[in-house]
Amino acid sequence: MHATPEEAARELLETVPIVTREIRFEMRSQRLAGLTVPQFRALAFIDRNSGSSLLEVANHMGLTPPSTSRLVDGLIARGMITREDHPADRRRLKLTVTHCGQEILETSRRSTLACLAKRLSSINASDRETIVKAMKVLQPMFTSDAQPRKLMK
Amino acid sequence: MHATPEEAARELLETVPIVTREIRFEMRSQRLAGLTVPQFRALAFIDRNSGSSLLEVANHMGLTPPSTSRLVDGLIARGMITREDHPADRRRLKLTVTHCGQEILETSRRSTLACLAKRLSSINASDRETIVKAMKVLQPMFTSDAQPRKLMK
DNA sequence: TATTGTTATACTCTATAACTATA
DNA sequence: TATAGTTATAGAGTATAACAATA
Repeated sequence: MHATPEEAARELLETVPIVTREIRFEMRSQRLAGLTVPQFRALAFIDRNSGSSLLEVANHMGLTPPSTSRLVDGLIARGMITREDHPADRRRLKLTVTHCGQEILETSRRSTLACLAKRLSSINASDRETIVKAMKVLQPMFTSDAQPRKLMK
Repeated sequence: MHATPEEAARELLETVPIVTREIRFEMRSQRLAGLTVPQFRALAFIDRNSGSSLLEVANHMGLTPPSTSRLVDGLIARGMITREDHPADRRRLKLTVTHCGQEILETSRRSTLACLAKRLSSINASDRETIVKAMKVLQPMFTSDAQPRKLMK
């Protein structure tokens, strides 16, 4: 069995957006928690990297600084993170997940995982293994610690 | 080798959003063509199902009718599809991809596939085969011909 | 009355351009 | 001057609620 790059590309392009929709919908549909995918990703990153600056978040997410600033505004407005000045360099921010933010993150993660796991329980373990393997191949291929990727018009 | 549903879910949740970002960025960065992922999907659907109604598009995409109406507005504004009344039932629309729309669709598809294929050419054929298999397992799992999925607040 | 679609409204995501504040 | 971040502005994605037109 072999697959050409073109064949694999076609399959990715057809399937990935569909799975994304499901993840997005499940995240948003949790009353109270209700995070969007970017909010979830930013919150998870700041949780793992407490005290991050705005640009660190932006680089991780592959977003521009203004987009990230907005995203962060939303998380602060909802009480999930705090924004302080960095003591050593007052230009930088020190972003921290609040207790409330951690709870929302955990709730959101658990219920999104549960939703996916439920779907995944309907197939056999070797197909699941195939999925796991595929994700492990894909992950590093698309994680170039995301350039801000300017669209330059 | 076996994988639990939870394990597979974690991998999906970690990797799928990253791949999505890449697809989205590549589509948008094509000057002129520059379709978003939903625009691309809608255009591709209408191309395959010429004369579709708005609700048929909405169901396929898993969107509400108003969201779909907006999406369609954008495609019409850019001359990629036409909107006519259905002769037999004047409530329904008859959506059709224009010649220009077909060209844009093809251009967009080709260059997005090329971008993905380029990345995928850096790994070996058996890893690509794993990806293809995984996508083929995932696709039907997440294609329930998408309910409009109301968020009901 | 049920079905098809649109308009009004509101958020979020995302970008570029122009700005402020600190180093 | 270079770096970190924000504000202004804009277009797309998406939803709910309320509506109009047709069957």
